[in-house]
Amino acid sequence: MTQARDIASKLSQKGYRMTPQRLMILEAIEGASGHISAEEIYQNIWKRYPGLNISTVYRTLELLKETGMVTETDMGDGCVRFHSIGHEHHHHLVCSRCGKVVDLDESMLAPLTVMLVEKYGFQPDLKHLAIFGRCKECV
Amino acid sequence: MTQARDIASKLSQKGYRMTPQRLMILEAIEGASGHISAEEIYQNIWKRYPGLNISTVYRTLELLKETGMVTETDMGDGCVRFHSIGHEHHHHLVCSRCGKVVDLDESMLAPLTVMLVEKYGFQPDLKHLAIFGRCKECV
DNA sequence: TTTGTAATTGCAACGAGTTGCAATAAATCT
DNA sequence: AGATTTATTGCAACTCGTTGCAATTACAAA
Repeated sequence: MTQARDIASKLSQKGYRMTPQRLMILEAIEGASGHISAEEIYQNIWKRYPGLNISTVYRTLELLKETGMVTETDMGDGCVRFHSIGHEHHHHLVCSRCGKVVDLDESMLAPLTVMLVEKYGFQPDLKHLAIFGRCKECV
Repeated sequence: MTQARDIASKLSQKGYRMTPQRLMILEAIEGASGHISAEEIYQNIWKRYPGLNISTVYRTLELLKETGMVTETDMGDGCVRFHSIGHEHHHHLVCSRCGKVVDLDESMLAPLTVMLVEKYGFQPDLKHLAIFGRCKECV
């Protein structure tokens, strides 16, 4: 919750305005244990504040993505999910047959990152990546 | 065009039925120089055959993906694009600021693939991948 | 504290893609 | 060839997410 206000002040410094909607959205993301979808954020807040519009949630998430405050991952379950940075970065191996998700440590992608930067001058955004494929059981 | 019939017969062998719609969709993908979107396939065919429904295009693409006949890539431009295998596999570095797309050779991801298989027993589907980030100019 | 103004919101309409279901038709069998 | 079976299609309604625009409101300046 303190982190939410922390991010809020960073946004203010960047010239963005702090609205009650944005603060509630930040708190909802912070309060979520792990990944959370836009719809979940919306439902969560709507209980207390039915005035909120879902498009505000999407626009706020877009803003937080751009400023690097949250990361987005498509887990292949029909909706994109978000989580705040602060938790360490990690990646996911998503089985496209059984849907199982295995976590992959960030360090595993370090060689790839180095190669892209050195050979292509390209700085990849690999804060939170989902790689699809087949897991051990579903070969 | 011959390739389209070739894929068609492979589908038949797998127990799927060959319909005029599917054949037209296959030809449209084959005829496209590179990537093509579902909407483009639909427009393309609709000129000659207005009976076609867009959901048939999506369902056929889903089928072709499952059977490995086409690959799908989200190029970050608002719609997913497809292209037939047959062209060699390749990947894309998509700049999330300026939108520029740089091609990345398949071999560049070989070490990653090997590592995922060896350490996690996970067979990644890296036939066609888009990695987002910042290009040389947009650092 | 009041005023000015640009960022933000809510709304409603839209775009890409999916899904349930009844009608159709491709492949198989006789 | 005609009947049978069941995959496939078209349709319409739906979901997730985006966008244009008028109304609102956070913040800065007076």
